[in-house]
Amino acid sequence: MTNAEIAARLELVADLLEFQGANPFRIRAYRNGARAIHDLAEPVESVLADPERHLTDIQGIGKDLAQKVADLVETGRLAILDELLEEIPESVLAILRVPGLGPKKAAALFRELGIHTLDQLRVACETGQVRTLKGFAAKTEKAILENIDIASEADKRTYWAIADEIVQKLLAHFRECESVERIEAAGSYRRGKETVGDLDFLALADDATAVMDHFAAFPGIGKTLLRGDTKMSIRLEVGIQVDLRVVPAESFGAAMQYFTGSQAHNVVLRGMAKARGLKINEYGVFRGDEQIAGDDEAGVYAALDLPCFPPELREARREFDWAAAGGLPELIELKDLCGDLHCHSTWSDGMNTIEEMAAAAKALGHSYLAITDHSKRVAMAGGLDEDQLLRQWEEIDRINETLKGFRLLKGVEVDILEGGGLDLGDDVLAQGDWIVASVHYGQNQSRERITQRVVEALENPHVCALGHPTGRLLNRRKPYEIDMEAVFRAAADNGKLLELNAHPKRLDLDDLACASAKHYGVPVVISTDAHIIEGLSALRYGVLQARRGGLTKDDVANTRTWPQLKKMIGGKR
DNA sequence: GCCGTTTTCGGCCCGACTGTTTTCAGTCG
Repeated sequence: MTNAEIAARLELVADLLEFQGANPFRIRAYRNGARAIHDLAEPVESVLADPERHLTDIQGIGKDLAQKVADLVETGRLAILDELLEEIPESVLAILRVPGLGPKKAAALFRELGIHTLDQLRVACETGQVRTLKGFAAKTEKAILENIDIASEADKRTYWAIADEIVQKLLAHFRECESVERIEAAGSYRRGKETVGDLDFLALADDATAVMDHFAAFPGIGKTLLRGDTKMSIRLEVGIQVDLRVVPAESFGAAMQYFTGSQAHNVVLRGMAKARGLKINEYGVFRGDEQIAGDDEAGVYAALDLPCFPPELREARREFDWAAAGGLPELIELKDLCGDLHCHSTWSDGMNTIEEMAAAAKALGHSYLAITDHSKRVAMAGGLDEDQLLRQWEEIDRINETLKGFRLLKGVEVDILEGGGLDLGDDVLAQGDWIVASVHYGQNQSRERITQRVVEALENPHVCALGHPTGRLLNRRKPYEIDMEAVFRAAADNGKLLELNAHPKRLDLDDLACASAKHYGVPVVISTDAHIIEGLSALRYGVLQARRGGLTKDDVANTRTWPQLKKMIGGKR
């Protein structure tokens, strides 16, 4: 059972307990435990299998949860979940996703009217039954009806790259308002999460009313959800909620800290403040009534003797441990990357010539680019056979002579065949600079079989890196099933690298997988699998996730110059 | 249910906004 599956079960327990009106701190304990397991760098199963280690060593997992998780892994069942589901139909949880309906109101609907589906809820609102309940009235009933359709897509999240476009438009719009002195985007967007739920903006302004009026005039606004003196929320026509807070200058840093989150990070921070007799809120850090920090974000953290965490690290994962141990990792930056190591040209299914790709990479400030067209098995993409590949490499040699301060690497994305083995012979692979091995066919094979094929490829002395390690970039809806722990171990044992293939809408390795790669000592290559020159700029999305995974320049292989990189892979080739 | 410079019990982050109250509960982030 994967960590994500275990975490989902614990989350479900928390949801049902919340609906039941259980002790809120008990509910939070389940949620904390779920998050701790979800964020773990290695499978829970391998911790359980190791007699030297215990689940209770994980922050947030106590004796009770450790036992429950162990039972769950062993038997596939969680007793408390089974008991809860006997009392409460799982479908009630859909009601909790209606904006404005929390556990108390949802429980009242279930208890008093027997409502446990969205359809029943709609009918009850339309027939005026809901307004008869204590705590509900006509306005609530109307709001529920208006929000009921949102519930079904409440979990919808937006890719960071799409959110970024909207954020840039909103920032430009806010800057048109004369009252706005400063405007910043916060929230999960600022933390660089792969997907973003809603957008948060903070404004420093002398006239809050003017800013809100201006906000309300944004083209593409759907409806205003709420508006107070300092806070306003709208929903855009595209379905994304946008929150705005107008804050005073002396509180701007505290507000940035607060609204950047994550919530879990803030809970830890506030706990630490409380232990020191301080109080933190979105207005500042206070000792009694005296404000001791708040105008800038670094000052808020400094008041607690903490470093100003890069937003990407603020997830209550390892960052507080790192700070306590004396320092945060120096996270990789886009400018550290020397080149992309996975792209396609017109020789197979790319849209641009080798020369065009090289020019685009050089314009990005890179010093090398590996051309890795497909091998012959990928016939649909015009994959190259041995002769074609050798001719391409001769061509690359010729082009390289014309390039100054830039080098094209003779590469290939060689297919890991359905029956095992590679699509090109070792004698040819030996002549290349950079060999990436990827699975494209046989993606429906069993987890064991695909893992076996990949591990075998990682043992080939000519292979430098594994492309598409999770298959997420190949097939968003249904990535192939693979035992990543086995892949990490095989890569570490054979001195191979793992690719973080980045694309605006999806990545092969996400932030947690990056953290895992680091845990197992496997260097990551941040590459794009670009088929067109514009695709090369997707490296920034890979960098964001690598930063969230805590990766430094050293953890990423293509921060090295080509001679350094060659040395790094050379030993095993 | 977890945890410990608050240490095996008694805490557990904090405030804005709304709708329903007639002084506050519920929801949200």
